Amino acid sequence: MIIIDYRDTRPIYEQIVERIKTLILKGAMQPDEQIPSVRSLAMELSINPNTIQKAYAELEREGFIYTVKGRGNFVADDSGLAQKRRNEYMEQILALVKEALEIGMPKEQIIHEIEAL
Amino acid sequence: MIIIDYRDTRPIYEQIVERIKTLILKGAMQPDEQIPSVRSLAMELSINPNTIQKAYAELEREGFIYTVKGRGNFVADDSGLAQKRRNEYMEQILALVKEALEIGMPKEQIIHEIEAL
DNA sequence: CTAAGTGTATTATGATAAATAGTACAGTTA
DNA sequence: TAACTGTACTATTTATCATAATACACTTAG
Repeated sequence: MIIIDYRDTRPIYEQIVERIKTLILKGAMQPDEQIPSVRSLAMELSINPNTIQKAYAELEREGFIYTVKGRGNFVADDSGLAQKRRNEYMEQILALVKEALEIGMPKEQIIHEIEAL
Repeated sequence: MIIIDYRDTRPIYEQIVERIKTLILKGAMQPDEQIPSVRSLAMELSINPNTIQKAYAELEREGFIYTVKGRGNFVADDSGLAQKRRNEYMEQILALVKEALEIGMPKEQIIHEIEAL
């Protein structure tokens, strides 16, 4: 479900945040579904509970999950979230495309390769 | 010419590398044109010369500039480089597009927005 | 009620990368 | 020769990440 890549330069907690975001937005986790507890996920991944805690705090801050003290963490209602996330991706894609165009990449090639996906 | 964003999580030397790459590939700097010396650019940006040195060493390693001891750093001939760089961009773009498609972004919208650039 | 599970907070420690500071040396050029 | 260049080296500081070890409050199954 969650895999940590130690060759990745990004910190562990960030990899976990990204992974869970994707799982939620792809629909692999349903709203109000409980996600693994801080301690159990730490045990499963053989990392420190504080690292999981940091990831979950960030996910809650961004509205992807909600926390109930004493009970656990749950997937938030995704209304609006998915759209917001898609907009973030669109911005990143357009920024990259702009730079690519500036150094002479043909727009047709970009479109063609995307269509071929 | 070069601006450092201290809110950026990326290290300073990396921002400088990226910035100079872009300037070269956009044609803002011509082959064999001299770029600022390690010390002068450090002075201008109010950062340590060692940081500039690190950026320049990386740029030389990747073939974007060449160094003449005692004289300075110069823009390299860009044959091949631009194509290589465009391929890097294409990979990044396709990776992002894949993720966007996975969370439900319509491919038509992506293509449409790129065409509108 | 109790025990075992939750989240949360705190402090200390180690590891690493990034950046700074200072100095030194060698090559180039006006 | 003086004033530029690049390069190399060591030491230090700073910030982030991760770990370690507790402690406390809340919830729930028994």
